Parts: sequence; structure tokens; C-alpha cells
Amino acid sequence: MPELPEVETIKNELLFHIIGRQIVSLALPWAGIVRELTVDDFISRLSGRTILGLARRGKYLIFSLDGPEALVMHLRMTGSLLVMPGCTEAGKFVRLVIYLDNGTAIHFRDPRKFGRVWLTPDIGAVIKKLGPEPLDRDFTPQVLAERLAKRSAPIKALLFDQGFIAGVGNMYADEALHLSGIHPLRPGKSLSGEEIERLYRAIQEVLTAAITRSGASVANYYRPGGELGTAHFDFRVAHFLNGKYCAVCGAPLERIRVRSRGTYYCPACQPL
DNA sequence: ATAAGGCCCTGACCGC
DNA sequence: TGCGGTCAGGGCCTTA
Repeated sequence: MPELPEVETIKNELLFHIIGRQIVSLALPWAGIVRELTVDDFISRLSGRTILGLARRGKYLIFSLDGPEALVMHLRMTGSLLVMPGCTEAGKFVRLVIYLDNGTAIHFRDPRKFGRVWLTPDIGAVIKKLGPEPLDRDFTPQVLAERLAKRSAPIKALLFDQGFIAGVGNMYADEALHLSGIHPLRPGKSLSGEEIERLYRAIQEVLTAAITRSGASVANYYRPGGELGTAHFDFRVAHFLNGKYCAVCGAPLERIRVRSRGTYYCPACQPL
């Protein structure tokens, strides 16, 4: 499912297909993907716009346009954006099609209908609750320490809380905790300075490595050209993809639930 | 303010 | 083969 590395990959690979392209028309096979506008408004305000830029913030994609509004998308769990020839019929799970002036179209495919799009003059209103970008220069171990200082929630829950850090979801939270040897149920404020430093480096490493691998193709993640990512080949615990034993120490992995999210960890490498 | 649980959705999977 | 039940979880909402 798309987390920061997957959305970053989609942004990088979609960019050259869409920059400078004009939106000539749209199709909305499932109107529910637009929530704060009527479908007619959405189509009429987006038609004819030229796409000037594409950026990522957390797990959101932000398309800047030649008008006062920006197109914002969230793929949630099962969404993907696919570049197709303009004549391709929308498949079964395609919820939105954006036809471009070069004869191609972007298909927003989303089997579970969790994905959303917004057309708004105020991007800040959509993404205002997001915490810091983990790969930004100003996200430092000190910032992480300050944010953890008064939090009693399990560290795993904090890591996938978008208001705490933007972009980390269930998979990369498990990976970062395993890499740093921290038990997912440790209260945030119980982490020592040295553990915070390790966790900080682990977050950077798992996200950066996954971007290098073009994301992890778990569930319904496809890149815009339809290719899969390979980051999950490096996973140590997430989703048990590499088997049921810890790749580091050989101990059996355990699965618990944290905030109703399946959480995988090694009880030997990550003692409580 | 934080913490925790439910909800939306539907394909995949399992046991019978 | 078919069927019902369960699971998966991002973000948002409600409740305490």
C-alpha cells in the first residue's frame, strides 16, 4: 500500500508524463471519490487547466495548476495512478480518469474506494494536520526527541500517526522499529536519547532504501507504468513477507495489534 | 491536549 | 462449487 516511498515513486515517475499537459476532459466512474464538491463542479473547474507541477507532502500528491486551485489526491490503501493511452477503457476499479492533451490519460484505480481527490485553493486546509516530513533537512533527532517527550502512546502508533510524522505507515513503522531494535509497544516518552537516535536513523534508512527500490509492491501498489516496486524484498518483518523467522537472529516473529494495525516484530531483537 | 476505538470499503482467503 | 465469515488498514470521526 502506498506510503511515503510509494507516493514519492509515483510522483517521480508521473512527473514527466504530465508537466505542461492540459487536462482536456475527465470521467468519474465513481462519484464518491470527490467529497467536497459536486461532480459537475469538479469537472468544470478542472477541465482546460494545465498541470504545472507535482509535489508530495506526506502521502498526499499535489498537482499545481494554471488556476487558483490545486488538485490534491490521496491513494489511501489500494489506490494507484496509471498512465494509459487515451483510448483505453476504464477498468473495473477505475474511479477517475484524467484525459490529457497528448493522447494519454491518468487512471485512478482503487478497488476499495478509500482514495480521495480534492480541488482546492487552500492546500493547507487539506494537509494542515500533517507532522514533519521525515526526509526533510529540518527533521532532526532533536525534533523527534521533542515530539516524543510527552507522548505515552506506543511508539508504533506514533510512527504511523500522520500528525506525528508525515508519510510513515504501517509497513515502514514496523521496519524502522525492527531496524532500531525497539519494541512497538514502548511508550514514546520512554525512549532513551540513544534509542531516539537509532530510531531516527532507521526511519531515514528504511524510507530512503524503499525509494531507491521504487516502493514496495504489497497489496495493490503499482507504479504509473504498471511496473511493481521491489522494496518489499528487503523487508525484515513487515507483513511476514520474508518468512516467519527473524532474518537477523532466527527467533520466531510475533504479531500483535497496535491501534488495530497488524504489527510484526522480533521479540528477541526488540525486547520490551 | 492525547489516547483509543469504530467506520468506511471490497477483494482475498479460509473452512465447511 | 458455493457460501458465509473474517481480515486487511489510512485517515477521519467520536468518545473519554
